[in-house]
Amino acid sequence: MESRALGYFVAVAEELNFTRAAARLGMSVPPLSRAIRRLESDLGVTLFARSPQRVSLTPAGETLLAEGRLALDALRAAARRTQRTETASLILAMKADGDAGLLDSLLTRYRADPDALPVTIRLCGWGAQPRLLLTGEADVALVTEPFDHTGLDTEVIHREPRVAAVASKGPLAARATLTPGDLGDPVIPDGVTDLAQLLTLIEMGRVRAASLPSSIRARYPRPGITYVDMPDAPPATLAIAWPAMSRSRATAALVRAAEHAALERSG
Amino acid sequence: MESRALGYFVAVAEELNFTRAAARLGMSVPPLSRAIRRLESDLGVTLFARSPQRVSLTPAGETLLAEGRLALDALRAAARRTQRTETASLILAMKADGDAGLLDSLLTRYRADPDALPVTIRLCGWGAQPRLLLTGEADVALVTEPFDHTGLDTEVIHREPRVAAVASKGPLAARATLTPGDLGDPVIPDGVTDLAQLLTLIEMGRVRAASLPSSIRARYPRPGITYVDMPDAPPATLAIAWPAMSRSRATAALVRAAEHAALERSG
DNA sequence: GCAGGTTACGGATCGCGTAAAAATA
DNA sequence: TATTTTTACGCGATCCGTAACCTGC
Repeated sequence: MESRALGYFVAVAEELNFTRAAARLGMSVPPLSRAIRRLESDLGVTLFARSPQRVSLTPAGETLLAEGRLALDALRAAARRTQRTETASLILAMKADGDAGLLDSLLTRYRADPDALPVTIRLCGWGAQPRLLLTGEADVALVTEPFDHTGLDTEVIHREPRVAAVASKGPLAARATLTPGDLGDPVIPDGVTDLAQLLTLIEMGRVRAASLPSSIRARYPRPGITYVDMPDAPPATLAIAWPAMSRSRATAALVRAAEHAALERSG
Repeated sequence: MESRALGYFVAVAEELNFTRAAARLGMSVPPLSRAIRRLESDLGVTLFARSPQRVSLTPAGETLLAEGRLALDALRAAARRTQRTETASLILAMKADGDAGLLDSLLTRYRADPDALPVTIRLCGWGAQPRLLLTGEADVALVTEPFDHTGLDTEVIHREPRVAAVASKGPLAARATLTPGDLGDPVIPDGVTDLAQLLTLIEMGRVRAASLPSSIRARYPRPGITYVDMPDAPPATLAIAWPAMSRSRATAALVRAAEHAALERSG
């Protein structure tokens, strides 16, 4: 199976439409159609149920979509890490302010390790870290639960209670405590990748509430936002994550540093 | 990066010789040489330090070898699992007699699970299980430590003391107990994939000793072999393993069954 | 008729093999 | 001189795009 054909397949499987997929791939429909047919014939399996009105995945197509994405990620990761070998640096992905104040002590400890490399911080949006790790764009990441663990190894380095951020003018602001059930469905609109943005939406009443680590309360004080304790909510856990398959010495050293920084903080 | 070029690269990196690699790939040397040069130019990185007398990997080549193997495995796994979707069965890889007697109760429990699929047992050689899982030729495996954990999730389901298998005529047979140090380097000749074969070699004196789970003592009684307790050796641990990335419901059910079977045995 | 996938065909690119060349010991 | 990698060159296969075709609403 050629990786090019697999890339085509994933595009079609995501769009469920040959025309849009071809546009996304920057090619015309016929070669795409033939490439998919050839892939099906090579594998000896039907991947799509086609009708002029509707393209859908067969069960075999479902598995190829899931497994194929992983394979393509691995391929991209191999290329990226190879290109970055020369520079010999470590990329740490995290959401802005997503370090629970541990970053400084973590980096200080890390630099003392003989295996340490220069560290580049890559700030990214909500939940973008797992993909950065899997595609080789980052080597380590700080992530908060919940996130997609597939293909990652993780180590919890910090836990803290949760608070609910609600609009000060809203009905929830008067409560002494809140439970996860009080918040309703935690729907975060697409395109929101920043905490300040989310808090603004809450002020505006566009989002009802958000459950956040309590350290946010001190870091983002706002008149329009009230933080309410959530004693019943599971604690917010911060973890350090890295690709399960490739733990370099430099990565291992950073994980060690994180563990020690966590111990110092908690103990 | 095309998967074909990556396959060529891995072949050359393993042979460290373009001529042999080309032979292994069933092609001639020039297109191979050009494919590698093109790969280097695409990545913008030198992968091999070449001289007519000696080809060696650069640091970038080292990372591409490690990461590239994983990517190619993922690709093969995607193809295999896709082809096997139609049959909807689960392949369990294990070494013959490598189940510590747990297999029956495991399968019985599994069949009771609503997520269960028909199970095919695939017997394989020493330590072949991890690769079968990573290339999609198997879905779950029973493995004994030590084995290569990369890319796998595992759960220990059984521990038992170790015994040393030594030649009855040899000097070690008279000892009441043995330590790991007494056994010397545990060198197993290539091509030995079977326990009976190994025991024969020990009888013949070709192999000095082997440290094995104690349940082997009852299963392979032989006049020429004496089993000696090893109270100081770490216990032999049997684990169930599956690909870290893709845990299907059927796989999860088998892992659950294994855990329950282990509890029943130990409790 | 129309939207969308598939075939048909011509041109360009890519990959491969044979043959010759360059490089190192 | 011998071994190994690299260039040179010609052929075939593959991939792509335009145009025509087929199918279900």
